[in-house]
Amino acid sequence: MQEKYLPTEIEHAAQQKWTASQVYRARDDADRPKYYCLSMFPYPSGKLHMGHVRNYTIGDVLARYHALRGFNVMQPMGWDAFGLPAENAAIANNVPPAAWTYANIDHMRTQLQALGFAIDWSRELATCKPDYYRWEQWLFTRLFEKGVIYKKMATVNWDPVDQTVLANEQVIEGRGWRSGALVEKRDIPMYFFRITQYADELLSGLDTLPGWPERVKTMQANWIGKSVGVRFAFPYQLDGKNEKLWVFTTRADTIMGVTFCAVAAEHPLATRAAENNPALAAFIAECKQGSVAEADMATMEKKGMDTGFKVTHPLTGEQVPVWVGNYVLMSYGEGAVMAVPAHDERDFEFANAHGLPIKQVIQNTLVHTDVLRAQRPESDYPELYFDATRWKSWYASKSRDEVLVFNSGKYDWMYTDDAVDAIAADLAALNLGEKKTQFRLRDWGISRQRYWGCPIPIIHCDTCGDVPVPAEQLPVVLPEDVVPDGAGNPLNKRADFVNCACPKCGGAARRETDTMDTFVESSWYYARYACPDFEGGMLDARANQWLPVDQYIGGIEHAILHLLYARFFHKLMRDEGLVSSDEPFANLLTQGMVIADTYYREAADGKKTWFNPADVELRDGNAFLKSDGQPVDIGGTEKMAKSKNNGVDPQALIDQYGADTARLFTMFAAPPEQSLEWSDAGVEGAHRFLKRLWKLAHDHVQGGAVAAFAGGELPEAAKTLRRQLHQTLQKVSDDIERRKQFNTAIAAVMELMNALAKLEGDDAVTRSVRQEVLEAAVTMLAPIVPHIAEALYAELKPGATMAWPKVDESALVQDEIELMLQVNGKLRGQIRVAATADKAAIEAAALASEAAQKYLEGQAPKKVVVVPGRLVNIVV
RNA sequence: GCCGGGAUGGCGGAAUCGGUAGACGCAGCGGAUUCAAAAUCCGCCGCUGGUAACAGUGUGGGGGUUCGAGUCCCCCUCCCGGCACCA
Repeated sequence: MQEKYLPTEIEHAAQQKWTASQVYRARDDADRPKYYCLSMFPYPSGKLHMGHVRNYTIGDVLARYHALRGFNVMQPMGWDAFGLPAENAAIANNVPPAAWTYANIDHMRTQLQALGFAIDWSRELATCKPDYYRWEQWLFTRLFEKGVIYKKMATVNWDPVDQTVLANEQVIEGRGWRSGALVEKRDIPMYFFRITQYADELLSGLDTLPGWPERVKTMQANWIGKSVGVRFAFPYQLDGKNEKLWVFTTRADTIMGVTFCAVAAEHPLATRAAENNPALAAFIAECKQGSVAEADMATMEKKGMDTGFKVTHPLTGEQVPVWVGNYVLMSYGEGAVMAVPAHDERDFEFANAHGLPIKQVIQNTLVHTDVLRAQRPESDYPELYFDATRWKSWYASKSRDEVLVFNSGKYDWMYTDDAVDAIAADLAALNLGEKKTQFRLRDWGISRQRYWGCPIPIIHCDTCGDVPVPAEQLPVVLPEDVVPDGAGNPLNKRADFVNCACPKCGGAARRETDTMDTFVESSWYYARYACPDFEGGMLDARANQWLPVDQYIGGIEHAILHLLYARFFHKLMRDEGLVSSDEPFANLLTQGMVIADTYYREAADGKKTWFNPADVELRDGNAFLKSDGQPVDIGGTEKMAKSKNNGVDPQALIDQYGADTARLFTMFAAPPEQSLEWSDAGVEGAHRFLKRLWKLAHDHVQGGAVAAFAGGELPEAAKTLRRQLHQTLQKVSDDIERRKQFNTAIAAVMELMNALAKLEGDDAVTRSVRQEVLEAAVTMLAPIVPHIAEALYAELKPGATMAWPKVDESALVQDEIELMLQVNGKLRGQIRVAATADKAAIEAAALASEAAQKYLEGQAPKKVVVVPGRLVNIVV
């Protein structure tokens, strides 16, 4: 056995062995239980980043652990290959996105292989290949014919200089990233998936996913945002015709407190009002500037302007003014809201800003009669009384059964829920409204005015309209020799792509040049891995054999969009008869972000240049660029991303220390679900541990062959070590399988190795215990550091196959245990008692102890709390 | 702004069901080995006071529940993720 740990050599050898024997090939025909372990596939951005290493190591640990436990494991890998960065690279380097993407895939595949992941490479797929996206196009045409996909107008960011649609990411402080022009909102036709039709099922389905983190399910539930409310109308007359302004509210109980209505700038009523009102037209134009991102909309200053129109309150008959408000979203509900400034924070701010009346219609139950008011005068109980200046503290602290409706005529002194029902019934009787379930979730717009994406399989014919491409004409192949220039979609300039014959009438027609949102590709790839070679359709029977995915692993940043779309797509495929399950992912692990410091310099025009942490030097809390020694500004600690140039290249780590050290360090530095703040320190420690492990095994193997301990009496030290081994085995199994917390599993094995190094003696029985400990420790570490484990196991037990060790219950038995002794909750000492001692015996031992005598000072204890196996607390 | 999460020594983190706060590792300090260094090995290591034994104090801040709170409840601060065209 080699005395020194040489990672490069053993990693090479191990990887060659695994490749030659195809051990990681998932068998479609195995009779062992299946375990489908899937990590979110990477976008081929160029090279692996730390987030990839973390993600795929977590997946690999779980895959390898289950393989050692006897499962038929499938761990596939592929490429989420369409997307915006390829176009940006194309513009910057004058290379076609296709060529750039394929080169990146080749490089990153090599990097993944160097990390020694137990991946079944025979199932590799790339979403930009026609044999993948043709089935996406096929499903699109099916869904289009079913009406699940439809076309409507939608608002996008428009760059008036570059004459192009911008992604939200390309809008920086309201301006186009390349042109610097003020961005405008523009309405264009787009295709939509009717995801709202599945809103209820997507919500209730969350309850069938015990293997998902609560926080992800909460986020999805809030995103879907089911609310029961009332949709009703304010009637009005315009141009001699009777019209209705529809609104939706979850707080119909406050309807008598309405003092105005607010509509979105895009609302038809606003447009109509602006016709004869230049000031209003200018205001609406101003509202249409800026990005469409909700975060921008929500944080901007609340502005509004009176339209001059009045509508009629449906229950009081009062005239209510209609305002345009930039905080009202056209895309949510009706694009119009009733405003109750007394009981809604945004309405309250708006009313104060524009001098609109505020009418209180909710009263606290504790002061709602004269008698109760007398008992709790406002001077002593200000918090119970409504006051516009402390609106928030009064209202926010109330739950629905603490308040009553008042100032509201016939609805006075009703509880709010009863008032909603009564008001809804009265509005229904007037034919002006009804109870309605509303979702925050909007239909999924998938049209992108981009080149590097999956072509939407629609042909536009002047005679026949929008015609889906017939199945036999699929795929609509995207030409791969295109170099975009940043001004619009280059497909529009490709006559050979655009011009075609209408499949229905045969006449001259135009092909759709929009491509699909890349989230569409990533919504079904997990199913295609089961049958990547199937040419007869989207999926075959193997999909049901492998699905659902047993363990899905990916970044927390995908908690809502990707995971919701994938769940939605699974239901679409189910309803097409392609899969039989309802949910795609049985268990989900959302790894935290890998974050790092950001550094930048700001130019005079406000443009920021970002510098990589590797190129920056820190001195006394200030940062300097290594190349010129000049200071740079320190930004926040953020998710490693190209846009902030704060990624740390894992390749250097692998080159210097080997893949096992990189894997060990990423698993040891933080628990998977927490964000991992990158620092170079600590890598050395992980490497040191592997060297120590190697040396321990080496020194033992040098002593000659020995069989693992198989029973009998042991000296005390060996017996204690053996107990620790089996405790460790229990803990590591639990940490990996149930807790999915690998840092503590590693720590436990480190402790075991520290204890092993202290075990003395070279007699046969001690050596047999050492053999048992080493074999088990190497196996426990194998999922995390597979290369060194492979090499050491071959030395320890030549020719044998690794399998997860079994816990020896008899090794765990202990005669005496130690309990903590507290007096009044403060730790004052320890006592030793027999493991079998009952409460009375423990209490007696505690009271008799020296520490208890000292702190009791002769007083009789009031109470003694005994927590079995843990502690005794004497209360004086 | 809204939704979700987080904050524990100089640093990363541990404490799994309300029961020994700081496991394991990094950095640091002391020692052994060495001509010397690296590597390795042994020991110390929250803070304050004390030679020490020990005492007090300590989990972002404020309050509460409990025999007992890092953990549960209420309020607040800061940081991170998402917000529908980054992936």
